Amino acid sequence: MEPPALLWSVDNCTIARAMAIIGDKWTFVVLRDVFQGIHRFDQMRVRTGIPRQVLTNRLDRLVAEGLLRREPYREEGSRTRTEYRLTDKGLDLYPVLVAILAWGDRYLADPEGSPIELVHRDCGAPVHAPLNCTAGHEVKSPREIAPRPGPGARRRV
Amino acid sequence: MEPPALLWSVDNCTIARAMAIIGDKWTFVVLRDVFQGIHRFDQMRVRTGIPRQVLTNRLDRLVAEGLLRREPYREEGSRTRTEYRLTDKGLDLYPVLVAILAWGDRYLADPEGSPIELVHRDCGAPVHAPLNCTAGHEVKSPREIAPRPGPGARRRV
DNA sequence: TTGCTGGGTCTGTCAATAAGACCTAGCCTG
DNA sequence: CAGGCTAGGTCTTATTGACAGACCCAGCAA
Repeated sequence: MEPPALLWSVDNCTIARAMAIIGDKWTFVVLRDVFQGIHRFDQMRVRTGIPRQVLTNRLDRLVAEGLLRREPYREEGSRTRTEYRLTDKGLDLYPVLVAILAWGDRYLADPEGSPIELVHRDCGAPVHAPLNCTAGHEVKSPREIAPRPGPGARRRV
Repeated sequence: MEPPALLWSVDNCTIARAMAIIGDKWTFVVLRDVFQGIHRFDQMRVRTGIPRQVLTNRLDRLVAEGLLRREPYREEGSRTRTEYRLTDKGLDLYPVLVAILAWGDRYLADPEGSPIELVHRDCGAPVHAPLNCTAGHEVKSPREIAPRPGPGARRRV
């Protein structure tokens, strides 16, 4: 019983392409901070504990990939410096962050619970990213989901 | 204007802990295949192009972390071999995969579109993971979301 | 002119990845 | 019962990346 997936090429797989950009230990830790309003090199460094050089590399890559942009700022009595802000492409990673946080909270949190909660600014209720289908059904288990070839699918050679 | 996030410790951050497990270039590529019904070493290797040793390491780690389990199987005329199957902890990463796929499809797909679609097995409609809050509101933009300290939050020293 | 500060670079060490050859347990066939 | 086949791995070597810590540097203020 050959799995049908074996018939299809994966060389244009968007998951693999995404992981080439965001697939490392630190990127989401950086994004977590930026999403939380931390935009400056040294603040990130202190919070995350990332080695300077690695943080420099990550920020450079995130800027090169268009997830962050550099923005000059000038504080009273200091010279102009740069801070890092999310682009739309970066902001659109928020659902991924929410999903990772949900998983981490479930399996990796201390007994007291998660140190971070994400709430809807207006109503104060927690935010989640539940699976559902566009027909409006709630998807209770991943087993209800079937993968199938999309418009960009190519047969394997 | 100090960002309030700076007051809080991040040493028990569940995002960082999650990234220590799943934060690398290959893990989600492996999980993608397992979710698609590919459970055997060589099939994964051919599809993903991962170097053998790295695939061995990843599978070992995923088993050690309890996301996959080894299952012996026996095919007609062959000796017993092992295949890799998702545990509940691994299955629960599905929403993360869905979110990554959505982002990748939006920003990284070829012009023809994504090679993979995930559909609801019963109704055939595409599956997504939209953000919403537990009060039932749809969250249209990440800007509507505010982070706040959770039950496990600790002040920085 | 000296010092402070944020955002870096330089250097050296060690761990992870990549590529490719080699190994091994058991089943089958000659 | 020798030899080949196969899935699921090791072994070796070269290259890249992570890490730690020292150092640098522009410009504002005292």
